[in-house]
Amino acid sequence: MNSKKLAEFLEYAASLCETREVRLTPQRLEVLSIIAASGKPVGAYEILQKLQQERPNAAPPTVYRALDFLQEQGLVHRLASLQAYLACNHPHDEHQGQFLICSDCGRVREMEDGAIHTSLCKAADKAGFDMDDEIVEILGRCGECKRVRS
Amino acid sequence: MNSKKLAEFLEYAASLCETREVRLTPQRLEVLSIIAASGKPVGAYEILQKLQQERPNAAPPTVYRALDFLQEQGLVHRLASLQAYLACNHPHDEHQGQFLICSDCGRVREMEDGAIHTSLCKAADKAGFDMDDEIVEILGRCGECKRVRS
DNA sequence: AATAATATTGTTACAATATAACATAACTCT
DNA sequence: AGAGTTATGTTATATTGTAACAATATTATT
Repeated sequence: MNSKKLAEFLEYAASLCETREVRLTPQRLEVLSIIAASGKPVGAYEILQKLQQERPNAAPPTVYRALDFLQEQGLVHRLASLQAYLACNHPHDEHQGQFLICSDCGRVREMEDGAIHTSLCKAADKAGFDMDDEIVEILGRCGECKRVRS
Repeated sequence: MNSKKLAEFLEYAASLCETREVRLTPQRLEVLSIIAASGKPVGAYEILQKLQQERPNAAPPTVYRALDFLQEQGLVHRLASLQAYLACNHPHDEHQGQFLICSDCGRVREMEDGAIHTSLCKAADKAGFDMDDEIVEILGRCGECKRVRS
């Protein structure tokens, strides 16, 4: 994410939290900024290292608490297959997204594909299952890597 | 899994490995048996504890190596959202399955839903993405828990 | 059968991810 | 100003997973 988009995103996040009357504190904002700036999934301890450049006394709970908050607000997703965190493209309420994870460049594209969601709902329904959360992560090779790296 | 189904499953696994000319060694079989017998996702260190009842000198690599083998053979799946392992319903080659994970009773149902797979392929394709693996885990409440626990 | 090559297991140590528990500080509301 | 709630500081530890290298067992080759 370039610095202009980053600034926009952070501002959007701030206004979103204001609307919801939840507190995007400086620490939470910093963590969000670190994740968004990287443009890729980031591990919690990688976030911690960067955060410690500003706040030398930051510790694992500092990061994990901020991550909890940001995930609740839909501003950040956790990628279960990578154990890493990613800023959200479209952080409106209630959504989880589906992810295309490139094993080559490490970048991730978030989708919100209605057909996928529908097929999941139908399958769950057929099994008499009440769906709370859905985790969809597709691993492979992105278009750019296919072009660039042979 | 009851003991009859368990025995059938283990025998099937043995014949499968024989056909493929890979070695389902006693250790690997024990690990598979522990997972299958539990009928639910099991953590690696839970497997280790049970394995140590038979083999007191088993260590983490003992378990993880067996798990690697069993996953390669499609006899066991790893559930990324739980960091746990589950015996496979239908261990033919080349499949990954989709999982309905009940947050209430902890049981998991594996599906192989063509519509889900198709929707994933289409979405990936539309994004110019070459799919290698798919991870689909649905968290919620199973039919039985809905009935039994109000 | 003896040897070489490969695959599996033993063993120790450690890395990476995440949480528990309790103290302190800050904010919010009356 | 004080009580209640939310957020942070801090230390220690739990959980999950791997690296690295030695020893053993299996398979293939001569």
